[in-house]
Amino acid sequence: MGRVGRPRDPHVDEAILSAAVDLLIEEGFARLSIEGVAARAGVGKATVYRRWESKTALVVDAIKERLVSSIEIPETGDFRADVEAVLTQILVRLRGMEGQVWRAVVGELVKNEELAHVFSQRSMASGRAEMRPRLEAAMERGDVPPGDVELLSDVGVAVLHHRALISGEPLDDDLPARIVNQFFPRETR
Amino acid sequence: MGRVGRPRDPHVDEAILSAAVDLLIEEGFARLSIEGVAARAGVGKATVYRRWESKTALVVDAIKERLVSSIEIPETGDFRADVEAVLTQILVRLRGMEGQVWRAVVGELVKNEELAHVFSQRSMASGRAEMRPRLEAAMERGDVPPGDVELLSDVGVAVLHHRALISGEPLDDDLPARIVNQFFPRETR
Amino acid sequence: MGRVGRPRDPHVDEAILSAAVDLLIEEGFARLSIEGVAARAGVGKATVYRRWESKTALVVDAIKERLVSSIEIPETGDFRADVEAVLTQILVRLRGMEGQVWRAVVGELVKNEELAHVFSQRSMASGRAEMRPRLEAAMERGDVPPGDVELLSDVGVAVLHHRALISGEPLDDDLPARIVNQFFPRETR
Amino acid sequence: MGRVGRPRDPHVDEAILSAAVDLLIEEGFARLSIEGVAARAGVGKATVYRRWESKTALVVDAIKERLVSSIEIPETGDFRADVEAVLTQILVRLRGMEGQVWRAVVGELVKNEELAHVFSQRSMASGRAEMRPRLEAAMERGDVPPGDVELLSDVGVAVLHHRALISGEPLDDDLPARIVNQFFPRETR
DNA sequence: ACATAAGCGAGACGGTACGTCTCGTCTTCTG
DNA sequence: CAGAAGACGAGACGTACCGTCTCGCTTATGT
Repeated sequence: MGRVGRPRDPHVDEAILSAAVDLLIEEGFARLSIEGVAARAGVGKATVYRRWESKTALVVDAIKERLVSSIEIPETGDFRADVEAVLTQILVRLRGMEGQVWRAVVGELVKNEELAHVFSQRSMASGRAEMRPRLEAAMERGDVPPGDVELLSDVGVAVLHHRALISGEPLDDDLPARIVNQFFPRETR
Repeated sequence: MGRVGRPRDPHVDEAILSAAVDLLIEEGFARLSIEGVAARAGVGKATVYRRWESKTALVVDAIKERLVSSIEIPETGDFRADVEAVLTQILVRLRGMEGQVWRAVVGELVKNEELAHVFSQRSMASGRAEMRPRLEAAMERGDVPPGDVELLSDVGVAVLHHRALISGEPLDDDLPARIVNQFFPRETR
Repeated sequence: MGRVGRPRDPHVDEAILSAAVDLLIEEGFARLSIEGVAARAGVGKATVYRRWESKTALVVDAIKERLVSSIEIPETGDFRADVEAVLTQILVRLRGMEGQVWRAVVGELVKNEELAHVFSQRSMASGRAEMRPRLEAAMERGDVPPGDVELLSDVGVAVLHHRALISGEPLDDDLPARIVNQFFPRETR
Repeated sequence: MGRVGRPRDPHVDEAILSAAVDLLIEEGFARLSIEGVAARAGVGKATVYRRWESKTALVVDAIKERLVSSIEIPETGDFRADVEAVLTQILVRLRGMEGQVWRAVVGELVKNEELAHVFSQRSMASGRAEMRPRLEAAMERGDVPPGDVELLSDVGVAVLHHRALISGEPLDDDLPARIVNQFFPRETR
């Protein structure tokens, strides 16, 4: 068979994603419209719909490309330090300029089951999946006490998100360290 | 001076809130419309807008009135059992039909700082405030090991919310028990 | 038997009519609302509805009281002069400040059969009824040539209204005189 | 350059105008709503507003397209017969089902000077312009007595409109003949 | 004199329609 | 044939008024 006709212009994907991120930051998720994204990107609406089937799908991709994937998971061999580093990166994002967007998106995650599902599969899960085996290894090495791996692999992120999004308690700089100390104590016995 | 004009009919508030909760459960937040709520309540749209300035405000009130305030905090003297009971109630709500609605509200909380504050003070915080002194007492008694009270008083709710709203992992029946066992272990040394 | 209860306050009628005329001039018929009239008059809506059953009825009364009844029909003995005087008064109103209102009302007359009927009965007809016998007398005296009395008793007003409201041709000062000369010529044979 | 984007569908204009005329006849001007027109035409409201900026503008166009332009001006050589024929056509329209609609438009004309101008130029004036030179010719030929051409070229229409729209007097079948006889008498001297 | 009953300002009520906005699809022309 | 432009059916948004209905007064009258 083979492709026929004009190939899709990759600059267009770029322009759409950038417009989406910009509007997400400026207007928030609720007030972002496909119409607005298309206009901002200098693109027809149909061109957007040709690539993403819904506002949700577009936003998920925009976030994934520009914000989530920017978190780096270090591997220093020191499990506790690695966890603290990851939590610090998340904390910075929840607190900083990108945090506004993050809030908007997570806020939407929460309302929108479909978005939550997709997002969780594509972005969150990857981080969790990477940390879990290291946690198990750390427990075996005796770096941290044994425990419920499933609970512990999420607890840090859970506490940060809960503070940022629900309880409204402050996100202090020392929070990652406190979390690590409380939930992954050095095995000193 | 005193009030003038016809007073607002409290039955109308009731009818609107009930219609909102019903539609929230049946249709979800996104597909709920003020138009639909008004029709369901047998009420004019203006009557809704006279009381709530937006869909968001209405839904938050509906939740607060009908769902959140129904959580009971037991006081059996057994701290670990009390925590598990509270977490179980929250879990049931997050999982049940009401959970859909809960998602909607928490999603809004995230965007609206003022709302988050009010909400957190009136419903979430009350639970936290009540549990914290008991946690401290339990630590002193040696029922649970000492630790970071601020982190520990939120960790259960944080984990439940994170699973329900963000990570999408299942809310199993044994989750409250696992949380208590992991984070508030019986002091067996 | 007799009336019981508080009697209606005549100042209220005044206030409502004045408010109605003012708003008619400022906003026109279409944009005049009972709500606005009541507010302007410092009166409850029910008080307006107690006196007039519709916007139409109120406006008809307002016009009748304040605008139409101000046309004077002179009786000098000179039929042609009398006609010219009446036409001049109408022309001035159609052209002047009150003309705006007049346009609005006649515009409404035209759309609103009920209003047209009432209005025609109450205000227009009276002028016509008064002029017709004089026209007949003038014909008998030979002041004007004989002709179709029914047509002739309306033709002047008809031409003025047609120019003002439909054809848009100018309402010149000499129009009443031209009308009289053309349709009621001095019997010079 | 040329037009871009999807062109407007002329069938849609047709459907909207037809729906407007139908509803105008069935419900009258006051009870006609854009919402109703759109529904009847099987069209979104925005599609109506894309073409006409108000109910008024739509109705005027509907009338112009469907009713006004349908008047034929005959040319038999007999001036008096031609005038009577035109007046009869107008009378039929003012009296028939279309007359309701006619009232609606003329009512709007009256308020909207710009509209009145356009309307008068495009539809009314064309008739007047065509009849005036014939009137002058007829006067020269001695078919009708000399007189004020400007007044006489409008007087028939003026009388019909006045009866139909303002005074409410009946529009009898013999009215055109009576008008011709009174205002354009056969020159028998 | 004082209950009775209507008038009154205020404004809530169930509705209808407004004119605007965005959705996701569709059609046309241009490159 | 992709892409931009934008028309399209659909339907919710929040506003403005409609005409009716309470409220808590205020004002006469008629017993």
